[in-house]
Amino acid sequence: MTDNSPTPKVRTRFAPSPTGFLHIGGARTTLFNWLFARHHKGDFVLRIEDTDEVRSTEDSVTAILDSIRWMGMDWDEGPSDLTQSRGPYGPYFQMQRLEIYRKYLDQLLKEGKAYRCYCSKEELDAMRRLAQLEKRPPRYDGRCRRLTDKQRGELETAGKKFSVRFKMPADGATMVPDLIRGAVSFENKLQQDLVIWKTSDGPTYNFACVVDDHLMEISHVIRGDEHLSNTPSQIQIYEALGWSLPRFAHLSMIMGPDGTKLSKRHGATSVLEYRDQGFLPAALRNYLALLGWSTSDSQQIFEEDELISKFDLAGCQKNPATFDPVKLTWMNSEYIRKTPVPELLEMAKPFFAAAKVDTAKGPALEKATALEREKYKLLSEIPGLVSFFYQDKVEFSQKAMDKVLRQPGVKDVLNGLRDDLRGFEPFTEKPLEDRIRKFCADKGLKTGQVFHPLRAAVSGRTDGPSLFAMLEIMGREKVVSRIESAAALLSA
RNA sequence: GCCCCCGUCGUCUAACGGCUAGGACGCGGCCCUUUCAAGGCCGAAACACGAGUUCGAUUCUCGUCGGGGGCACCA
Repeated sequence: MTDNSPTPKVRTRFAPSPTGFLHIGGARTTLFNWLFARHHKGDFVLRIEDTDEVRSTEDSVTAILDSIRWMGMDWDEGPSDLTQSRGPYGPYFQMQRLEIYRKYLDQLLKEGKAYRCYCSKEELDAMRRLAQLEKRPPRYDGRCRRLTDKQRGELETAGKKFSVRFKMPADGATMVPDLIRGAVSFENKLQQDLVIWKTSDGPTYNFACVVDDHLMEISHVIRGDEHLSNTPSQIQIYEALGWSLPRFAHLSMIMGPDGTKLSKRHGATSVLEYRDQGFLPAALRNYLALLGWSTSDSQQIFEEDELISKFDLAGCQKNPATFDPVKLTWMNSEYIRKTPVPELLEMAKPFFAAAKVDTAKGPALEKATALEREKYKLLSEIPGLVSFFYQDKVEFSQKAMDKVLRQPGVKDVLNGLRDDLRGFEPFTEKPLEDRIRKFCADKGLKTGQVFHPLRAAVSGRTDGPSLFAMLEIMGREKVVSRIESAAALLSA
């Protein structure tokens, strides 16, 4: 940490394994890496760690990239042959870099810093079980490290498959300098000779990760806390290869409401699910930024680009944070409120399509939507809250029916209003209010005795937008005919 | 079991030895108001515990307890 070498260009990366969707934790890691890179005018690279051939899927790659793009983040580079299919730049794929890893594997082997291990899966399992039984730590005992050339030759000629293990130092300790936690030290004798090359002929995570982070000139490795205990092993590999270390920053985890690692049990964890529920990307970004990071004044809402200008590692929290969907939802409503209506409608399009609201049959959608903007918490709620403008006949809520319309005298009020408004001009907010207040006064009614039935008659609801603005937007014809239908309904 | 990390209102957090421990979500009340929201004001709500160090500890040290993560030919 006390390093006097000139600070290199900031380059961060997000390196997901494509074995599922991008979840909230991964999204937060991506965000922090992205914010940090953008803040420092550096690069952010995406690297797909697809060396687990069994679990990696193309669908996961697509979902992860879609998620990152939806959240409004971008990445900077990738192999040119993927530029077309992945646009604007392709991420790196580790499976396309096998020759690179092989080169450094050979170097370690040649220098005697790694060795071939001929133990089979079964033998290793047996060793682990025995260790457990004898209450020893379940570590590889290093038996293949001590093989003589003769023994090795015999195993080779017998065609025995092998993996490659890295020689961990037997004593001393490895210190992990961490920008968030300070120096964390691990005893070497507790580390085992980890496999860096699989029998199936490919690198393992800890090896490929080190090679790539070095070759890609990553300056800051910002990743989840679960990787902290991998770091001493990785540091040993850096040193064996003669490479200098990147800076490390391990982010605290994100917990579910019950205090355990956030997972499917806790509800929606995939970024795409939040999109589908009607959250705005900017709101999710803002909320996630505050999960483990804060400014010294505890600022909550950040303007466009303000997260980038204010983000720093120093504001990162050491202790884990609990994900709170309620606060996220509040933040989303804040963002909805400050989004211009045309933009809001653009974002809400898929939800209108799903709700099958025929917006041709009524007032301009923009006007209708603007009326209740302070009420929307999710984009998905918008169609349901404006739909009454567009229905052929009003759907009355139970409450509107029982608490308002089916009250004594309401029918007369509605009939009176119908007559009063039938030829009224101009049918705009202020004149309407004056006229209807006069109507109340003339009939000796309290405003509430008129306003509530009127609202229920034309909208079917007991809650809703400002009454007179709503009438104006709905238009005289529709208002009068709806009052009439409601009155008729009460006569029946 | 072993290793590592963490511990301020229910939740996200501010505080970098000295203030009535501040803000935000949520919750309660009041105001505004034709309803529902939004908005404004007010309120309840926290330094895990025990020893030290110090004139003084939420802050530094140690221990206890509690929570989390890691101990794969998965990443």
